[in-house]
Amino acid sequence: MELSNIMNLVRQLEVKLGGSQTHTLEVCKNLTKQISCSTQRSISLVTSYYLDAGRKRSAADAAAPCPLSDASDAPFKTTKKRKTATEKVKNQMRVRSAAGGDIPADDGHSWRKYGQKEILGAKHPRSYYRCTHRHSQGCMATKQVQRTDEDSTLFDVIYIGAHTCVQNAPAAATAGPPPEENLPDVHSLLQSLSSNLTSTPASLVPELISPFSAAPSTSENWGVSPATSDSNQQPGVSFPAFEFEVAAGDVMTFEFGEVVSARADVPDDEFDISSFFA
DNA sequence: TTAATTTGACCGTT
DNA sequence: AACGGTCAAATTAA
Repeated sequence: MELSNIMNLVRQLEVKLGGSQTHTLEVCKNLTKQISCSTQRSISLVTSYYLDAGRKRSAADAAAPCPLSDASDAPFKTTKKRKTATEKVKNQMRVRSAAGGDIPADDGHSWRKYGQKEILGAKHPRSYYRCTHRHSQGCMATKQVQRTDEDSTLFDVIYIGAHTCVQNAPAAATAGPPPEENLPDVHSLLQSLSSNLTSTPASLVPELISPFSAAPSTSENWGVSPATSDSNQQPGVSFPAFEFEVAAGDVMTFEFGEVVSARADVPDDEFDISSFFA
C-alpha cells in the first residue's frame, strides 16, 4: 500500500504540474514518469515476494517440514482441501508496454524465454519465460506473457512461483551451502528501488505523454475504486484510474502507465490476502 | 564461444 | 483427441 500511495502522490504532482511553463517542467515530468515506472517495477517485485512469503508462512503453520506428504495431519483449519493438481501460486497482472515498445516493461528480474504457443481463441500467442538462474541457483520462478486481444499495447503477465535466486550472485566460488531455500533478499529489492528512484539517467528519457491529465485522485477516493475504465484511450496515452478492491475480489487495478490490474490466485487456505494488506 | 531465442516435438491433463 | 505447458535441437545474437 505504501508503494501504491507513492503512485498516488506522483499522480497528484503530475496534475499540479499540469498547465504551467513548458520548459523546466519537462524535466520534472520526466522525473515523475521515471518514478512511476520504478514504482511499478517495485510493486511487481514485492507482489511476487509476498506471495512467496504467504505460501511459506502457511507451510510453517502446518508445523510440518514436509507439508505436502504430511500424512499425520489433523484438521487444523476448516481446510476445504482441494487436492487438484494445480497447486501453484499464481499472480496475474495486466501491464502496458513500455513507451512505444513492443514488450512489457522490465519487471526487475532476468527471464529466459523457453516457449511460445498459440492459444485457442486468442489473437496473440503466449510466451513462456523461466528465471535465468534456474540452473545456476535452482530458481523455479516462471512467467507467462500474452498480448491482450483488445488492446495490443496491453499484456497479461502471469507470475508463477517466486524467485529464490539472488540477482547479483555470480556463481558460488566453492560448492558451499547452496541457498536452496532462502527467502528473496528484501534488502536488495529495496536498495534497487531506492537507486531507481534517485538516479536520473538522462540517456533514456523519452518524450512525455502527459499521462494523467484529469480527475486527480485524492486520499478520499483512495481505497475505493474511481477506476475510469474508459475505452476511448488513445495510443500511448494513459488516464487516471485506481481500483483497489481487496476485501472481496483481491483485485488491484491501476491505470498509471504500467500496471493496469493484478490478481492473485492462490490455492485455498494457502494465503490470506486481506491479512497482508492489513 | 557462450548465451539467448525460435520452433516443432513431446507429454501430461482434461 | 485437443489443449497448453515444457523440452531441446537448431538458429541467432552477444
